[in-house]
Amino acid sequence: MNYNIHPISYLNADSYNSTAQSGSEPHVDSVAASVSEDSKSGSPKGNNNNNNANNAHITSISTSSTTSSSYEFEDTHSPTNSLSNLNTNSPQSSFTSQSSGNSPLLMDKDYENGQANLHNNGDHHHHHHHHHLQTQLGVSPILNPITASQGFQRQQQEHQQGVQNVQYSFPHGNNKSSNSAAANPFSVPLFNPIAASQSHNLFSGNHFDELLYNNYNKPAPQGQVNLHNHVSKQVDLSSEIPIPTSNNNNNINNIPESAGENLGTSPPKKKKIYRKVKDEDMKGPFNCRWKSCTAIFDVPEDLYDHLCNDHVGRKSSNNLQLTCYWDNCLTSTVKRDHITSHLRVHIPLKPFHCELCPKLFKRPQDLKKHMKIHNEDHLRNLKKNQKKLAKLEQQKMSRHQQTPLYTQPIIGNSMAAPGKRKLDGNMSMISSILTDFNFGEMHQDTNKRARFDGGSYNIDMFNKLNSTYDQTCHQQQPPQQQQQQAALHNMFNNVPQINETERYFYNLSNSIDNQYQQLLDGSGQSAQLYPTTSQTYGSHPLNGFAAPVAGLSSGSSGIYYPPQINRANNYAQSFNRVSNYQKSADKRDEEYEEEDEGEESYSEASTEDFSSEDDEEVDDDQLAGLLGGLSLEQSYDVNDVLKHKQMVDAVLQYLSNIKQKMLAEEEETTLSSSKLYPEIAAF
DNA sequence: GATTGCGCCGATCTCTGT
DNA sequence: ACAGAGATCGGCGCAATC
Repeated sequence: MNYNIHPISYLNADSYNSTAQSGSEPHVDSVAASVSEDSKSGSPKGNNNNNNANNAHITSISTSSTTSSSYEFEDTHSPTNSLSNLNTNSPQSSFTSQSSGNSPLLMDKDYENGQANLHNNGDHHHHHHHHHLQTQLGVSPILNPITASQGFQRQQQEHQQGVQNVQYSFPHGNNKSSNSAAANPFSVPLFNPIAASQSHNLFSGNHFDELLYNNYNKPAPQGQVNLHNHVSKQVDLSSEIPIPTSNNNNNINNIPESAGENLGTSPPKKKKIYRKVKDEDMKGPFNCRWKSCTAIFDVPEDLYDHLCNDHVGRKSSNNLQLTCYWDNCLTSTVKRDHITSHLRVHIPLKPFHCELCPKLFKRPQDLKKHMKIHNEDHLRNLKKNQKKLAKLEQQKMSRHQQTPLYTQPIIGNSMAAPGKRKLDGNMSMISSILTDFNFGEMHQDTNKRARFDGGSYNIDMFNKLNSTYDQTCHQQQPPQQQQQQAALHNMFNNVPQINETERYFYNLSNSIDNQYQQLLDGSGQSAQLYPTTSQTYGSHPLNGFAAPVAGLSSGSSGIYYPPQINRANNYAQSFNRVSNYQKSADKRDEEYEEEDEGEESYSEASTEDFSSEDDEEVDDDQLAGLLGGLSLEQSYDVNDVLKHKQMVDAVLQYLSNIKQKMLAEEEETTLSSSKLYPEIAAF
């Protein structure tokens, strides 16, 4: 088992600090890169592998800075350029069989030395795109490194002080019999000032310390260069392997492998180093750091394709390379998919996106394992919600059997004993709801209700109800009950008016029920709570990298984000405050735990939740935390939904009562009339 | 039918963050 | 200490080839 993870190999090359001095870097010689599983195992099929090394050569690497180089691409969009085309069911294959992507920023400095054969004539998998690269030199060396370098092996042949030239040979791809320079005698001189400079820096200073740190305990691959071997049957062992200096052997991790052996002691177990991919790591360009490869890509997907196709290769192409040469990682595996999986260590590529939270993952297994977290959370929340639902049902039963619902407290002092709450809280709430929803003047201006038409429980309704609730709770001087009663009675003049209002709130009540049930089901359908309006969808918290979602196709932008809303933004913008349902999921879980432990009734818990919020503004960190912790199932408080259900039901109950009262009055009038009439008739 | 290459996937180990 | 994430490795199935 090899856990040699280069700590900085996660980073893009831009993160390196150049500590190299032009005259101090160790000599870089050649490496025969062709070591395959076959050659190691002695398989007959491995015989051809030596050709790779012999065919390729790198004359030199230029360390001169050509920072003025400018790159201009012709459009080379390929299927994999669009993340939407990633086969997320088979990410590996998607990366390895659909490659070509954007043109890497390869610059041909010495293009007259050889013209790249830009057409892949052997690889049926991919690379049929022409990548045109224009440099300021006025010549457009056309090079698709993925195509041209298919199966390429490189060997540095000479080292010149100051300026080095890079030259690649590109044997053809999959054709086993043509895997030779003689059969494919083209070579492409390349120059990438950035990559060259970085490669230059790889072997100096602190970076070298880290290289040793991560590799001292790594067994050298067979036929490959051991850090401290200087003889190989294939390789000039000084090649690309940094020569340790006396200055960088201080760290125990720099102890060479041979040191422990010589002492007869087992070397200390090397420690894995993990580094999370940060936002800055997602910024291109992305340099290939495989040996002295100079390819640069603007998206990590293409870099991964490049690594899998050009450097790892395939056995069927006689160019399989199971040792990782990314920054001399030298991690060796026994299977191709293992090395390709390992390569993700070096690339800030997380194409697997959780649909329930903003998290991204490198491997499908990682996502799958992560999903268990949501399932467990769901089960835990389901259990809690079921308890709440049972309480709610119990309350509903008691309401229907005992007292009119509108007398049940919706708001009030949660510390007050049940049954002792003031009714003016409910009446005030009912009045506020009907007023805020403009039902009092619905016959005058129905346009004001347009936004909430149909009684659908959507994000607008969600916010509206919260707003109404808050306004009612924060009324400095709640109107007297008699005044509210009078206002309410004046709101409706006839039964049809009440019926229309009833229909509206009846639909709303059912809509809330449906949404709530979906919440309990945990089927992810809770997204329906927030319809797909332009207002309700905020920017993705991980802006800057388009992550496809497994199993979902992308839109025209090639970017799919799960139906999440930026609740913090929306609500803060709408109501200029932050409510507690914007808290992170973790905090919310804690609150649930506390609620479960306590003996509070549902209504008490829910009302207190909303009564105790403050008006402080959310800062950036808080907002970032909120965004990072939001998920469909956890981002909003189910208590809000239940509270809204209570509010609406209270309105319905009130409407039912006043309608019955109104009907009773009419009936009384009718009866009295009918009574009067027969009496008259009796005359 | 046997072999081989390849990729998917689960198990497991290791490390990080709280 | 624990949960979650990152990384590695072996088993298995499928397709192509012999």
